[in-house]
Amino acid sequence: MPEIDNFSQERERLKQSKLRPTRQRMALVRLLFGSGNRHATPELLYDEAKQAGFQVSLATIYNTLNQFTAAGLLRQVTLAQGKKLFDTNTGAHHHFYDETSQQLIDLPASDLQLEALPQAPKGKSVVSVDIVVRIR
Amino acid sequence: MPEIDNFSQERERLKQSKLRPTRQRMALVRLLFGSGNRHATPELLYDEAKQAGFQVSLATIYNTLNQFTAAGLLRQVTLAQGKKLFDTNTGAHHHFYDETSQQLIDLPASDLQLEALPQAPKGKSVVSVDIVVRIR
DNA sequence: ATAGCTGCAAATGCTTTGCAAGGCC
DNA sequence: GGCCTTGCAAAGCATTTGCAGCTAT
Repeated sequence: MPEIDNFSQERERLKQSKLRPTRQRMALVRLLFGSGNRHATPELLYDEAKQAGFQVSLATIYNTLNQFTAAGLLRQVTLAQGKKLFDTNTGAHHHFYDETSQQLIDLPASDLQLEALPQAPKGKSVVSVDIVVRIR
Repeated sequence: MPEIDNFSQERERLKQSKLRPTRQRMALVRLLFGSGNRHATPELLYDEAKQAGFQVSLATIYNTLNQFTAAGLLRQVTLAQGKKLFDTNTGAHHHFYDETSQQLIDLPASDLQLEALPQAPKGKSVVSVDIVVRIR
């Protein structure tokens, strides 16, 4: 039997990141982490929240996603186009980007190994390697 | 002895791309291709053109860079940030992105081999593989 | 009580576009 | 001459910010 919906999981996740469990943040946590890893744009979450009956302003979604990213809950994915995209999968992995559907698909890091990390210029160190495999 | 500066090389390159050799386009071709491969933002080219005594409006730079890209003279590099970046090197290669200086550095494709190309989802084919090695 | 959040609207910053004037073939 | 290009200013977008009012602890 299901528990009463008091957002206990969402509260817990926020508490661990030292963020106050407000109504808006709990709604976003549920949309983002409620069912496995996913990718989302602020605009998409805005529509989803509205449909799910959660009331959250777009500005708050932007601010919240940035906070979540700073807290390590999300990772920002870089795809140009001038739009922000957030990924709930913060572990090592890369992406397929389908140019036709404009969809981003996760690709386990194990499926795409580099033969060797390139040598960083002297005095510099490698922060990360981002790989996007564009498909059509 | 140097030839009279009639922009013959720039004209030639434009002619091959079926673009009319206007004053503005010749100036941009020279700035972009005058001395080896390079990366540039519209804003940077705007400043450079002004300093070099070429008069080109920013809107024209945007339009022209987009035309050059469509014509295959340039490649657009994807780095999020909401800014456009163009690369005169249209061949196979990847990039270092220095987060400190916000500079992009070319990385020959041969310096960074993938062990295997991942399998594209059925019905799809791989268009390109973009790799950005972030350094700091 | 009070430090932190939220929502709105306005502000930002980059890029594109409409259109009249000018340039190239 | 006629079509293409340019430049300006205005329009467009996505994202951020200022600030008054609300909320969690």
